[in-house]
Amino acid sequence: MSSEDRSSSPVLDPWAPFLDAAADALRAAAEAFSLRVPVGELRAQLRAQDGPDGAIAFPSHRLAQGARRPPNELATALAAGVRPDPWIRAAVASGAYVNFQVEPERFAATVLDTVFARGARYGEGAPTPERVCVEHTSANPTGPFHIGRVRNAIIGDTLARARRAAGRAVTTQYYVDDMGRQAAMITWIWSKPRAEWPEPIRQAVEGEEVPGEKPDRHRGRPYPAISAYLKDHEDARNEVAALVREIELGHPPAAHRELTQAILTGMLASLARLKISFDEFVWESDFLRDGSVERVLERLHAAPHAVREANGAWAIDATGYGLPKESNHVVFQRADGTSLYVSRDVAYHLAKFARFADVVDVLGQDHQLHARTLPALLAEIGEARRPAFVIYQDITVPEGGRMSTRGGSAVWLDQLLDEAVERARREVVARREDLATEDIERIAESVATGAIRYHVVRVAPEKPVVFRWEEALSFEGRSGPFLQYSYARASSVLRKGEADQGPYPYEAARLSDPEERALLRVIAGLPSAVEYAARSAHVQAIAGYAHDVADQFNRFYHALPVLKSGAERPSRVALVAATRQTLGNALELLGIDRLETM
RNA sequence: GGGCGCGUAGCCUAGCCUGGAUAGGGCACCGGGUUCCUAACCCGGCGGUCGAGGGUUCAAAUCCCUCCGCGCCCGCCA
Repeated sequence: MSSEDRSSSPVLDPWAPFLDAAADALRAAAEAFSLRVPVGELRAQLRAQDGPDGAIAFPSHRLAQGARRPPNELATALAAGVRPDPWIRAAVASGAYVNFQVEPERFAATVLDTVFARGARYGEGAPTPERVCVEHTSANPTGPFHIGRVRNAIIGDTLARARRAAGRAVTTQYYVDDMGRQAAMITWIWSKPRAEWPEPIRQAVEGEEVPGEKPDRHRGRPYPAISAYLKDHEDARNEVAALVREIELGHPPAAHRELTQAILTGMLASLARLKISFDEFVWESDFLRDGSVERVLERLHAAPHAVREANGAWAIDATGYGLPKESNHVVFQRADGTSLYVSRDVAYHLAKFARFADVVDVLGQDHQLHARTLPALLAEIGEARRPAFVIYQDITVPEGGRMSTRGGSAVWLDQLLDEAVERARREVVARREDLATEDIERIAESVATGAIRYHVVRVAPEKPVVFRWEEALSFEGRSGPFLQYSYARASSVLRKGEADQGPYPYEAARLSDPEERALLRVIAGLPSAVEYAARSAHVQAIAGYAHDVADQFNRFYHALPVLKSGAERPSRVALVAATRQTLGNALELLGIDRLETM
């Protein structure tokens, strides 16, 4: 493709034509020295926005090695050999680097045209037919959602959004574990009339209950007391055990599903406040009911390393699958014939593989051994496909240790949200006494949830996180509200300039200030940020990118007038509109509300 | 004991996949900025050589090895 053929309008990534042009120019310049290097290779080494004043940088070291010439000398020679190009203003050697300065007017036009043409879809990649499944959250429905699990939900939801934007056909799934002993305990107690509840459990609950409280809170209340009660009441233990067995055999009482569903509904209401929802819910017990667990067990019995134990239990000798030595004995079926979590999870994954080309599971680090055991069992039954895992570190409390419901260290998501809303409300009231009450409430809710989501995504999943209220609810600096504020500020400018709607005629030549050019470069980075986050699952990259946009917009805002400028006004208005669109799209990816005013 | 993850300024964090130009941000602290489009903002200053050591390389925060520290896991629980 020659440079002249490149058109600026239909691109998805504004940097693309400039990178292509620079790669072409490099290849041509290199050929002058009889250096034949594939354009793709050169293009891969180019780094957009890495050079001085945001130039495209090319480190010539690698090429210099092939050419057996000093890098600095080669860079100088290459820069001198770059022919004039409509996309590239100049190629300047600087040490071992060749810096390609983009043609600024063409760059401004390409960026703005792309943003305006794509609108809400700016940042998205080309659609691919590949169907992918992102399973995340999947918290046991036994009580309120606590913030130890919110990291899973936010990482998973953001990853799903990023992959969707990158063009993949994403389906999110919540795996509902209705088969555990915990779930059975809840069903056990609520199946009895209140009058028949053991005294200690009734006492623990009564007096605490609030009329009309959420179902997850309500149904989950007896849980800690049941836990304590079972320790020294064998009869009750036996009742629960009998219930567990009924559930495992595939015929749970009707109340079981209803209770689980009710608690799940309450949990989902909390998540909905964070804009987190799911395409599908997969119930663990369904795999028992439809016979797929049975089929998995049969295949495992016939597996190459299956072993039957004296008492009738079945296991896989997983030696050779790279598991820790002590974990090589993987029991997949109990002596009484019932299945275990791993074998049911094999059934679940076979179901996923049947529908999706790509399967991702977001799991807490406490599941890391499971994440290595599951592939071993899949291999044993001859299944070649594997899920990809995104494993995040748990959120701990400052006193040390994980968040636990029993120890009282758990903070429920609802509590966190309520506290955040309260703080946000105070902030809004202090700044905006002109607003109506319902507007204050709406803004406070958005600020609160935005702060929490940002606080969690901004950190790489594999980093351990200590929960501190002051940090989680920060509204300044690198925070969700800072992004929302910047968006509101851009909105306000457009509103006052009566430019809420396009079109936005501009003159590229007018956007020549360093702050304007810097802003254009940042805006141009959204498509690659999306692609990177989707591919690598480093969702924190979106958070970092959104901050970069807001940050540079604020610098521009303080440095230059928009509405009060002269001939530059339409062009600057266009730049603000493009910023607002880009920042808005990034906020959408992060699940943070866009606020027109705050 | 074994396995996995983490270790960047007083605190939090990006960068590590795909090694490359003086390691980006934020909080806190100090000093400035509001007759001007939202000060949840902006400008300046202070502060790090990327846990320690070794190796590979023209080049290492980034790759490899060893060690130290912290977290998690090692159930016929999920």
